[in-house]
Amino acid sequence: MSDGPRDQGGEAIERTLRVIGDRWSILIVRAGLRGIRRFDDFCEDLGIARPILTERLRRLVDHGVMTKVPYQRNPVRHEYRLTEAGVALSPVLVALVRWSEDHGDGEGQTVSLVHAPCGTELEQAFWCRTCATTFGPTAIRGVDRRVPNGTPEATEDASEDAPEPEAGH
Amino acid sequence: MSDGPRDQGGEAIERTLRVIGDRWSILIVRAGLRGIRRFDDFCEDLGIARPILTERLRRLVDHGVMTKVPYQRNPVRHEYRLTEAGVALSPVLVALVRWSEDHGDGEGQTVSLVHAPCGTELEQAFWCRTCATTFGPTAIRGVDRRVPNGTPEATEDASEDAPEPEAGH
DNA sequence: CCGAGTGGGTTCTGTTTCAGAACTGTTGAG
DNA sequence: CTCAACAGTTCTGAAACAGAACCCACTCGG
Repeated sequence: MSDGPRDQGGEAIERTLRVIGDRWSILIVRAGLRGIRRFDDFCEDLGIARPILTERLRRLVDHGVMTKVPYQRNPVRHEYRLTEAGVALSPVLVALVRWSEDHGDGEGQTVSLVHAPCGTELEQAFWCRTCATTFGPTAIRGVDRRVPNGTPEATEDASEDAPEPEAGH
Repeated sequence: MSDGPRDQGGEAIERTLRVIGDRWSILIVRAGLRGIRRFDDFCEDLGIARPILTERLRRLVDHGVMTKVPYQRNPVRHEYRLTEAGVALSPVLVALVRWSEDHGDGEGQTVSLVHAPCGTELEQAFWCRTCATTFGPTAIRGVDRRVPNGTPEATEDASEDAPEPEAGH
């Protein structure tokens, strides 16, 4: 029973990591969100080696995260912009930033993400539009789409909000 | 790398990636959320090479994502469980799963994440507790904590009350 | 025409990290 | 004594990464 069908999102995570699961792709996407579009600008902003940037951009284009758009001919030059799928990676970036803010080593902590209109630090929540409520990670369940009558055995262990390292010492 | 003060969370992302920014750490955390605790179980569940698992677990422990708890003596054996900081990585995992669901190549798509009580597919939103509203990625701003008067010049308009990220292109 | 400059890469070299198979060491059970 | 279970460690070779240098198509300035 290595990989059962109740593998709750593991393959999905791996699929995403196959696209952005290296050291640079996420940072490239973030640079794109900040408005960077040109090869040399990515290069300088990120401090990434040029061959690697070439390869990463090609892969992001292949996976539909970015598009290569010519912005002049003579000679033809291209810029790279995020597609809708690329912008849709924002929650990943925000989750990474928030985790660092809340649980990082606290060094060099100078930037926070806030709700632009009011300046409040944002929270990232899971939202159910049916219940019109937000909830935490313990209320998440995985369901197998191949079996429409929701197999209830797929419930998450859910480590009730306090996975205390208590080992009865 | 000459990161200006308007570097909106870049260093924070890098800090997080330094902890979980390799091919396996996120998957280890996910396995931990599913209740896996023992070395060999991680090994079998993930198909990870043992030396790498050793190193990853050590690093996760070092960074406070997991703890090493002895569960027997004679011989002393340990199990690895997520700390609170580890559970707090859930939003990252969910964001990765959701992205794959919405923008992946659509192959082998069998599992969805739902709100456990009602079975609705969950959405991941940014939430402002002051405004009591959810919003998309265009309403996020980065502020520099070293400069308390956060330049209140309005950023792009906020797609208020719309949990779906608007990809303005 | 010539030479320098710009934008977007590719080719070379190392070095660091990853992956896999096999091995070690402790201990209780048979 | 041998075996199996658990939690690793030591080897190896493969891949990814980093940096410097080079290439090519075109522009501009003279």
